[in-house]
Amino acid sequence: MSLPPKENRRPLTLRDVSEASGVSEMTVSRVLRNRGDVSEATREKVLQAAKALGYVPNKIAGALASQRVNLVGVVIPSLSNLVFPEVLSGISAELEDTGLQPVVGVTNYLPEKEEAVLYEMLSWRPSGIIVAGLEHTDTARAMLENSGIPIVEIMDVDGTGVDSVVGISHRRAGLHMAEAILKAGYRRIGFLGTKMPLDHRARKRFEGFQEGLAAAGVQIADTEFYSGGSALRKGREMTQAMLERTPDLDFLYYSNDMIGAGGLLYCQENGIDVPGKLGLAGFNGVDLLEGLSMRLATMDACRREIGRKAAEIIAGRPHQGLIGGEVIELEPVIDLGDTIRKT
Amino acid sequence: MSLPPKENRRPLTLRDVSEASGVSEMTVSRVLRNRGDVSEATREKVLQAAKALGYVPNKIAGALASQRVNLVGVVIPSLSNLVFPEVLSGISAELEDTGLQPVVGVTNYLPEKEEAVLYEMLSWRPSGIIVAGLEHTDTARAMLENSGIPIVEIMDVDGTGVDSVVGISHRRAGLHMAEAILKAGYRRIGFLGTKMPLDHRARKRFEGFQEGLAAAGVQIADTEFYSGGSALRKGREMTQAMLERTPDLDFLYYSNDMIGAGGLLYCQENGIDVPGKLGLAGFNGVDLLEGLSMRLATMDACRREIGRKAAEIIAGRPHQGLIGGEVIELEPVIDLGDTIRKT
DNA sequence: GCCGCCTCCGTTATCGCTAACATAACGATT
DNA sequence: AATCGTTATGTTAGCGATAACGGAGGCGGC
Repeated sequence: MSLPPKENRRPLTLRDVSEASGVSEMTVSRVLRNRGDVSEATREKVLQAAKALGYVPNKIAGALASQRVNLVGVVIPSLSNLVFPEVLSGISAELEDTGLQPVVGVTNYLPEKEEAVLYEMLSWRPSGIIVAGLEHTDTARAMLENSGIPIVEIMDVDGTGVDSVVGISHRRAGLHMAEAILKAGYRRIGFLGTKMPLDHRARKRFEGFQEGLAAAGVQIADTEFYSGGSALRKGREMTQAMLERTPDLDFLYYSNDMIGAGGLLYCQENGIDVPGKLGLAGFNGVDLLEGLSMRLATMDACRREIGRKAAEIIAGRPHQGLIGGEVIELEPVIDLGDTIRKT
Repeated sequence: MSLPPKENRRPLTLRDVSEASGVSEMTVSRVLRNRGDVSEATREKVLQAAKALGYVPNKIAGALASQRVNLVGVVIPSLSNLVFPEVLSGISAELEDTGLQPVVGVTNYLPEKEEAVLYEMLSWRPSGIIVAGLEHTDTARAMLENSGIPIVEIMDVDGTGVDSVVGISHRRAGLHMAEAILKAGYRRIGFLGTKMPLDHRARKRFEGFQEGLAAAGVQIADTEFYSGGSALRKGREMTQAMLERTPDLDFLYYSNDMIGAGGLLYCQENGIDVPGKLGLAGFNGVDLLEGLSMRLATMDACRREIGRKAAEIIAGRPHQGLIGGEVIELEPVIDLGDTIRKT
């Protein structure tokens, strides 16, 4: 089995394998895809030849010929947000033995970037697209609608989707947290969040939160927004700033757990009585933080579950008729942790 | 511009655009790729037709015909490790305007999974592969060698690579940390790390660390390994366990910053004098932790820089001759933070 | 007026594989 | 022995784009 010198070797094709094993290209193709009837004898022969040559099939040609691509596009705003890798992990797990493979694109929360990423992905004709959020440019939305493949918009259900939707209502999540806070007796409430106007889910939580307070005649007493930098430190800094500016606050609601944890650390170090004098809550339920001495109140965003369900829709679509348009709303559960006083 | 009903519409091709705009397919192709001479008039005409139809090029066909694929495979062990998203971000940034696009594959630290992921990726004939680590199965290594595309192995330079290599010496990183610790006067040293036998880089750091201690006649006094779970909490738990078992330790070296942070929190809460009575150090320099009240001693693993350089090699290869085989060793800098006493 | 040289655009032949159909070989069935 | 069904393999015709080359038309120089 002597291979030609590495330098001037042209790429291997099915033909090489077929010649090496004395059968037709079609038979080799069948063996390598485990499709159609092939006798055990030739199967062995072919596999051996393929291995000896080090042949790797060319999926580009295969996909073109079969009009089938085993890729699923996953478009998310960021990889550093912690939340998205978890969603991804749910997707991967569900796709594990379906033969489908996720391909990730990152948008940095920029609509135009999202549009570009979607264009690029669609040009590979994937079996489906999973995209975070319901807000897209008009062009992007049109592309998705015309693509002819299953689309699943994830994370958020407050709005209308292109096709299927899997997520939670961030508006109601904010609202429920407001209710829980009020129920615990807190009244002077501050909000700390990200400045990003393009994080629609954080915005919706904020709006729902305000709405929940308003229903009880309570208004947010102070707000503070940040952008960029280490979330933990920002949480610490913002907390300090807010407490100095508005010392009579009795609750701080953070738009994510990371800045909430920063705030918690600040309070602990400065001997502030949590949750007695000051209550705290975040959002997401990241288990990265499980190691803190006090468990921050939070709300699980069902991240893995969202990933799973979305992948399930894409993977299942070919089988169970191509109806599409499902909307799956998950219910985030509130976890009072140790930073909201029990009533 | 009336489109047929969405239901029974077959996928658009170049031909549709060419008919709609009254030129040949080739001309449309040229316009959409900005290649070759096309008059401004026809260019406009074609773009307008493409847009009106909502045409998205089929890169599968394009790639097959041109034998060029604008994808770069990136194979990493995990996305939850924090380190890898950062490497990825470096890669993305560098690839930004080269027309190349990263495609991520995750191996969960399993060699067989890595092999499978590489096989899958190579079957798409990417322009290059960036893969974490120097340790691969024989088959995987053979595939990479035979692929005929640029390969960059990243993170680690302690070993021999298939083609190019960009990383740091984890062995020397461990060794230097040992020296710094000894120099500060600590002698009773414990090591806390991950149990994963497949995290070769952690292992190499550990070995280098032991070597560094041994050079001064010091041996590790105690070790503790974990697997799975919240790193922060594990760090806390392991620290407690170790200090109870071996109370006379004066230094704890953690194999990553996250468990180190857990240990630091434990010490702070339990009134242990850091760095006076007990010194601490981690590894990686994750800025997620910047918000802690005390800065953990650590060593920057040059993650973004590694990503950048690797991407640079892949992107640059076509231009500057196809020599290949570069080895770029970056120098991690030690950051004593606040948890090693200054001499 | 002929030639050459642009500029712009079309024609033809792949790229490597697979769907769909065709065929061969062989035993079982009647 | 003719017929049929099965199983195992081969043949043909694309899939939708691009590379490479070719040709038409316009313009200037001699």
